[in-house]
Amino acid sequence: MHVRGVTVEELMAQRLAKLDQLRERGVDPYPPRAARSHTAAAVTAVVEALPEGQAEAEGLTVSVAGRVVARRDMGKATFVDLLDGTGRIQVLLRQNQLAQGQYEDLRLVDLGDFFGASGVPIRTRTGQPTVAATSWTMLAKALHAPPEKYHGLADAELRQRRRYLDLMANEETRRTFTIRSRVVSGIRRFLDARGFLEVETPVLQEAAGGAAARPFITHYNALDEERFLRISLELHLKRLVVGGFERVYELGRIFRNEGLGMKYNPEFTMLETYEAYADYQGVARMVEEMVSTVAGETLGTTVCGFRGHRIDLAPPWRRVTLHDALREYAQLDLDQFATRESLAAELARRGLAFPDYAGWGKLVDEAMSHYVEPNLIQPTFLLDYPVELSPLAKRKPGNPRLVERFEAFIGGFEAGNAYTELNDPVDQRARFEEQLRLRGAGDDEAELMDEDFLLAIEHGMPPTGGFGMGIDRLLMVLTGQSTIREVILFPQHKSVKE
RNA sequence: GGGCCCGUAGCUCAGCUGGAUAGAGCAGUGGACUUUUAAUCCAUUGGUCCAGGGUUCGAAUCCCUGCGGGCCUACCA
Repeated sequence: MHVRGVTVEELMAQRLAKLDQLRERGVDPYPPRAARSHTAAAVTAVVEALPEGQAEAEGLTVSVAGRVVARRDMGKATFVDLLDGTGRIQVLLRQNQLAQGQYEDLRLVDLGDFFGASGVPIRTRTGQPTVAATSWTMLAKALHAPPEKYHGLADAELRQRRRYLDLMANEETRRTFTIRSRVVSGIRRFLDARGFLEVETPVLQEAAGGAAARPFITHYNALDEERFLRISLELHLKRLVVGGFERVYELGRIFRNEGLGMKYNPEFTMLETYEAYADYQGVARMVEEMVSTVAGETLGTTVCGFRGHRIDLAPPWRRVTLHDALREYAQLDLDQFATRESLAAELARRGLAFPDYAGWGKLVDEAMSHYVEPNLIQPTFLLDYPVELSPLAKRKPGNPRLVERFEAFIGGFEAGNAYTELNDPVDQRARFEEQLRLRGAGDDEAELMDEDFLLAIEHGMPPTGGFGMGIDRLLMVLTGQSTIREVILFPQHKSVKE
């Protein structure tokens, strides 16, 4: 961002001068209210409903309001395009249709101003729905010009830091965030209709658990204690299942102290659901139904274009075990590399890098990320993960090295994660202890022992299926945006230094 | 974190093998035009060429450092 040049101040001074001129004429440039009878869409509908050959909604007077986004001065007639929440509407102002002086005062109207006009809906010679104005009012004077009318605002940083400019200039941005809002409310409707209870749990926590990630740390002055911003919703939601809430969900912001990237923003919106008496297979059926239903409601289709791919979210989604996927995409048979040492040697032979502290499970994860994940373009449930990677998931009957877990992949990246929850408090304690051992070995993302959570499940937790999904990533697919920053209104940026 | 690229008017961009007063379109200002819609036409204002150093007779242009951004890449959803 640069220092304001002289010209910005000159442009602003011109607008301030117009402000004064309006006041001199007894006009309040910031009136407290505006009488709007019709939106842009409503006027368009009126005009389109006119019978063939009739160009004017005779006897009807409408009032519209919006931001001036274009202006075409024709001498004794001027066209002004207004943008409101429903779209654009054209206003035609003619000298002989306005009160004395009102036409001349249009010179005090600039692009970016909020402007109201009353008149008759007409169809122009070219068929454009238009309000033929008999009066106009200033609703709010803008002191800065809006972005360039044809190219709009292209600079990605400006678009994100000053999203209001992006929204006023780019229809695509308005569409993306409208979809975002509707997807979130659609998810709530879907879950509410299935008897889920929406709850809120603490953002400030004494220990941040439930996921493998570094937390943000903050200080609580009143107690003179450290607090951590949550990195997942899981451990509190399970406490509620212990308490007898059989179906709960939370849709909220979580925070991970990590880098920025195409798929990463340090704060993002997570959905987690917990359902007593369900297992991960039942959760998978719910997830594919939820995502396809919400896509259908918001987009009108389950088919999305994403990074050049055509993705169909309609169920059933493909199901494949992690073992089979590695055989398919990596020609790697985990049964032949059942020890940490043999698998490490094989991956090293293939040229994959991994940290020294990586156990067998972490190595499997590395292989999966490298060979399998990029290939999972169509929605896919990858099933049955190594127990080492899943300290909160229940073991698979008959195979204690695996847990009942899936990750959902769409468009080549992970969009969701679910498991049959571990409700055996003795096994859970042992898993936490193993995590502590990993932490000691250098894995600073390993889970911390959470005695309060253990105490909760020691009181008995029913068999439960749990699920988590990054809403932002889902929205990337649904809106066709290739970076997470384009689906977050105000993504994180380095601070601006003056 | 590593590699590559970018930063010029309020906005979108040219100019960059060093050469004199830095350009265009849009926006603004003045003028013509009563159905235009990226309106058109005539005239015109506007620049710490990201910042700071350096090389040079001369730097928007070359070099270094910093700041900001983009793409690729490694790790976290």
